[in-house]
Amino acid sequence: MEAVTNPRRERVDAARNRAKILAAAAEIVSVHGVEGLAMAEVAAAAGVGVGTLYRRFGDRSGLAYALIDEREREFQSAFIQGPPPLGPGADPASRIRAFLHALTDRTVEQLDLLLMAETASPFARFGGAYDGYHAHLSMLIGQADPTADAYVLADQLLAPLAASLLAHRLRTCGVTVDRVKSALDQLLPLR
Amino acid sequence: MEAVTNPRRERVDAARNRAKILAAAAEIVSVHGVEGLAMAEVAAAAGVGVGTLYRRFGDRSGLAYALIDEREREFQSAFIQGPPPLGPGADPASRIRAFLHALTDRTVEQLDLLLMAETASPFARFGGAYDGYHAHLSMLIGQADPTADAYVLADQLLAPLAASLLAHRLRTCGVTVDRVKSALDQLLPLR
DNA sequence: CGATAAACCGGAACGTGTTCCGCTTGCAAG
DNA sequence: CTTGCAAGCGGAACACGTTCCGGTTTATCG
Repeated sequence: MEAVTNPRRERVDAARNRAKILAAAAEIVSVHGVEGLAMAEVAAAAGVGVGTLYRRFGDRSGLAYALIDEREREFQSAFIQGPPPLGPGADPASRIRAFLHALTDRTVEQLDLLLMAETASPFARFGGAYDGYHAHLSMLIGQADPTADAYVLADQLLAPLAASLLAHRLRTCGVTVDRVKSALDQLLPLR
Repeated sequence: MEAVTNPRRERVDAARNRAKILAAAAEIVSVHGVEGLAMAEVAAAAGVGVGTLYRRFGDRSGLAYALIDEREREFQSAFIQGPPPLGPGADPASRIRAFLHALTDRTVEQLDLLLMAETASPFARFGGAYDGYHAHLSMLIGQADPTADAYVLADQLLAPLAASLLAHRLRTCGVTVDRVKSALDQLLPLR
């Protein structure tokens, strides 16, 4: 029998380059911050051409998302299959609250990268992690209140957690994370 | 007596150029859409150098805001001093609802320009029109419910009306404006 | 009216994200 | 091992926003 691995696997040189690029990008971010993350710089540091970056990651925000991805997976599995109140087991209202609080923390944690990714292409987040958040939250809303328009309501609860808004309030207006969270609670009449 | 006009008036050539630039920009947008609004194009069409655009409008998003500005003034005066329920006279809860609905319409109306301005510099809206919206809304919230954290709550009610989110839902997901508005109402337990 | 300073002007130059294309390499089939 | 070719590669070329600066125009004051 023929050894059927995945139909189309990434070539080994391609995989090696992806790793080199991600390592170089992470290094640059940790030293020079997100502003220092220029495509030509990353390419040079990784020892590849810029074309290679674009084939692998699409564009600048794609590279940022790849950098974010690892922690993203952890977060997703926490609210899908982790322990309550974030994961299954608690009542819907508690899970909604726990989810929004956790997402706030998670966004603040990688604020700079998210901000850059969001700015570079405002729709990138939709279709990426955003859709997962949205699906999860609208499911919970539907459980908590079957009469609500869960689909749009989920959008509107997620919107205040956009990186650009959080960055502005936290950094320019001196609002604390706890205050953001408790205001979020006031927005939640769902029971 | 000396004719004291404003201490520092715009020079006549500068005013003429501003008008030419705005006319050219409006023309370009109406023909080629917002994507066609390139700084060099506008400069050429207006018969000025690019440097002149930057002195007048700061950057690309500044030009977009100037294009938006006229309608913006109308809207601001409508909710500050116009007839109720948008203007003064109605109860706070009604004014909040009317304001959010009107802002939705107003955003949808110039969605492309707002989207561009927002994308070019995510903080531009803060400090521009956004602060006016925020001040107005947090005042109304304070009247409706003195125990609420009006400041942050106002942010969170404004966030779902970001141009990027509206554009995504309206254009990619087939959600209607009316549905957005009625979901907004579900978010308003304030009375 | 003439002089002076501040404001303004144009467009070349620059930085950075993105695309393009001819060459090379890994991989599998014969 | 040879061969065919899809996938990958590098970096020059390109697009476009932004900055810079030497020359010009406008407004004001004597």
